[in-house]
Amino acid sequence: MNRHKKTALERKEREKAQRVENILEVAKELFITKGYIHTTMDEIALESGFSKPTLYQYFKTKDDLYFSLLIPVVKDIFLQLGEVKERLEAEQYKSGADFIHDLFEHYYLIYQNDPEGFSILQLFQQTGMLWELSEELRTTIMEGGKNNYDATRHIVRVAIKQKLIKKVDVFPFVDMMWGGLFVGTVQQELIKSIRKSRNEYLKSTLELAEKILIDAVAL
Amino acid sequence: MNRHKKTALERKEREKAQRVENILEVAKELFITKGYIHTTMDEIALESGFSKPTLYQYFKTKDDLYFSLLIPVVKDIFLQLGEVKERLEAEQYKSGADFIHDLFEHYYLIYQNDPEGFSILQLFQQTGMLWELSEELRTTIMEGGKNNYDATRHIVRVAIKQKLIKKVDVFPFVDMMWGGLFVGTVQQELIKSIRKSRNEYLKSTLELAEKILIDAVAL
Amino acid sequence: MNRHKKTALERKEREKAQRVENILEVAKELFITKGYIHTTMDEIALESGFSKPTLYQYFKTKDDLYFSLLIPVVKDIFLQLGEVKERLEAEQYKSGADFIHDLFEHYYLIYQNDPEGFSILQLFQQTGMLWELSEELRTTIMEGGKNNYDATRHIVRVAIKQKLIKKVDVFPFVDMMWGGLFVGTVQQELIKSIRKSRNEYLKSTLELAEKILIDAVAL
Amino acid sequence: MNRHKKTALERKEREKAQRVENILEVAKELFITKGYIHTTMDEIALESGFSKPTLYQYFKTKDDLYFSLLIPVVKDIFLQLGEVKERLEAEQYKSGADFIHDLFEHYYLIYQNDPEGFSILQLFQQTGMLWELSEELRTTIMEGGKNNYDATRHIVRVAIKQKLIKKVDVFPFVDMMWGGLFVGTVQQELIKSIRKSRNEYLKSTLELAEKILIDAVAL
DNA sequence: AATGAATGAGTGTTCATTCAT
DNA sequence: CATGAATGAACACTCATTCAT
Repeated sequence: MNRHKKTALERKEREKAQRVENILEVAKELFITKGYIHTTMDEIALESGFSKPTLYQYFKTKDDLYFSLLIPVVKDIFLQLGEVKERLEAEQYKSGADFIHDLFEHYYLIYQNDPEGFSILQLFQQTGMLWELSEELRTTIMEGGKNNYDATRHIVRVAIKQKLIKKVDVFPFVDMMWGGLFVGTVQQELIKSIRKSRNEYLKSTLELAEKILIDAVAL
Repeated sequence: MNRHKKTALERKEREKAQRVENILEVAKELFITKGYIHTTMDEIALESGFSKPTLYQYFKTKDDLYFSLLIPVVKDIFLQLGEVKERLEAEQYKSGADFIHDLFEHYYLIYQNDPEGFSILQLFQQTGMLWELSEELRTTIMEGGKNNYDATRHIVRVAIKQKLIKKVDVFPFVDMMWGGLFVGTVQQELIKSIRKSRNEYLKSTLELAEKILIDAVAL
Repeated sequence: MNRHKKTALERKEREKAQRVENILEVAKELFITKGYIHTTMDEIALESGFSKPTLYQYFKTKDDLYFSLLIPVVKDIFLQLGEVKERLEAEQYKSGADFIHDLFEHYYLIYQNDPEGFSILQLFQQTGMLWELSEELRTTIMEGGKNNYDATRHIVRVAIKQKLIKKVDVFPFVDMMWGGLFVGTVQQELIKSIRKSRNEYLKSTLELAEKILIDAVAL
Repeated sequence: MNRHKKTALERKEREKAQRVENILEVAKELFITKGYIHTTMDEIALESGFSKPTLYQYFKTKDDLYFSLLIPVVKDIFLQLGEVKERLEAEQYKSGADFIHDLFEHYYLIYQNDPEGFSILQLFQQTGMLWELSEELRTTIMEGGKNNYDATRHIVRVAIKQKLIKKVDVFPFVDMMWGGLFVGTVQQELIKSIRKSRNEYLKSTLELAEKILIDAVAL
């Protein structure tokens, strides 16, 4: 392959990526404001400026499009947890409070990096019951979720070993910390702030959660 | 009005309530197993033994029928919180641990009395504005939600006054405790247990949450 | 049959007639404002304060109810024309102008005695094509219409014989005078006045029609 | 744009228009023979060889499809009146009789070019507000109706100025002439001829109406 | 006689998805 | 690659009408 062709190909790739990005952005907006059921492919096509068949070129089905929105979030969760894990393994945390604080900071980053995506992820989990997913998609999402749990558990185990926090039963502890304290709190605050432009209480509620946790388990 | 007529009227009322109960039961079963989208009014009619128009006599729309499932939950929340409030006002709690434990017990009862209804309630709170409900039903649910928060805040304030728990900022505290620790945890555990018949970890995760809370704020 | 029973029966008859009158009034209002298609039996029941089965006790079908509204008008047309006929046969008209004027006065009375009924009669004739009538009903209405035409033709023939008006071909003449000049004009003015409370131009337009006719055929 | 593309676009337009034409033809046939109520969209789809969603691509609702049938009529009215106006302005009429005769001829053409459409137009004017039409269609029809009156009034005014007819009050005169003598007569004759294939008396009745008018107002 | 409750039989409309160009 | 046009398959919802009491 000569240089020209290569460049042309690259440009095409970039353009394609750009188009996909565009569609996803429009779709995200619509799914959040109108919900999965009430968002039609016609609308997405109209708003994105592409024709419906073009949409189907990039996304096999409506579900596919929807779940494509979740993937970046799932990846980011993995990334953020990876950072905590690295610091932990480098023994950079001075205290349990320090560790928990940093963990929550990274949790918060996940939300902040893509609040809408985060929201959709939760929405999916809450409304998963509303439809029948193809086995494949369900598995993908679930695996993603499982990985995050596994990673967090690993982190907690190491923290215990390093005597940063009390010895706890990691399974329920992680469920409670991630699913309850973090995700649950974010959800509630989001619900309450649907009407307001941005939630002002989220950060402080999360800080309270963090404090509670430190009081309870930090050594 | 003579005795006969009165009795006849009462019987009619009872029978009507019974019919509604029947329909709701069938609908719940279907909604849970097949999901909202894939459950049709035809099916509900068929399974419940009533004709479709009869369904529409009792429920204005499909949405209306769906969300009618959570009226008992809203009522139950009110009831359970009422009990805690009574005990608190009768100064029956010996310690903060005692109080928090009982509060969580009652929270758990709400879930246990109608796990599916509880789940649908959460869904509604996330997506409530999208559905076409009769104003009446919508108001009932909304009011219910608001009441729960108000009631819980009241309870926490009293508990603080009675020196059962530390002085905390009640708004974020209640958000975190109810929305995060309780609802959030339940949701996450439910998600993880979609495939399994019943969740075996929920209870222990909630117990951990309770313990954390006690460690952090009980006096 | 003794006197008491007779009286009781009479009262029942009266009450029944009253009820029927009530229903018809409500139905008339609804049919006019919403049209046949958009008026439901439920609405008529609700507005009249009777239950649907009671409606069906008095009127076999929705069509039946609708067409019951036309009968008084058809009868009135017959009556008014009868009066003109009598005067004519008593040779009470001094001139063609006198005759035509009186005929139009009686025409106008038909409308004025029951504007809504008149309107519905026309509406039926215009929208007859919208539905399939039972043979029976169609015949009834049509016969009524036919009688009126026959009567008017008879009148015109006599008027010609009395040299009140020019010799004209009675068939098209009556069609034009009744169907065109009178009914047609009323219709158009009604259409134009749907929004206004009452039509102010109707009378003057009809007077113009009358004048035209006098100029053209009165002797 | 090169010639090929242009031709392709033109062909597409033509084909689309053709499709719409096809659907309208089938629909008209059905609406006339079975009535509005008893004609279903399924039938129209079946008979026209298109699928139901395709129908809905061209016509927003059933009402929309129905009343689209009268667009040609509205256009034709405009055309016919335009011709009379032109001749009048070119002072081609020798006498009032000549003018009125020609006006009625053009009136009759409107009817003859599309008798069913004409009939539906009258129905619409009586019940227009009840139907769910696209704003566009509704405006087109309404405007059409208004234009006809305006145009006819203009014509009459010019005719008076040219001393072709007596000085009359144009508003009621036009109401009577168009709405009464013409439309009214046509309607009545149509009603009387529902059973017969074609109305044989219409033409002669209209000729009589024309004569009457000439006798009354021609100079 | 009157009615609360019930229903058979449609009907218009939608939407994700795919050809043909 | 992009799209205008088309559609199969459903589905929520309605309404005139009738039982059972």
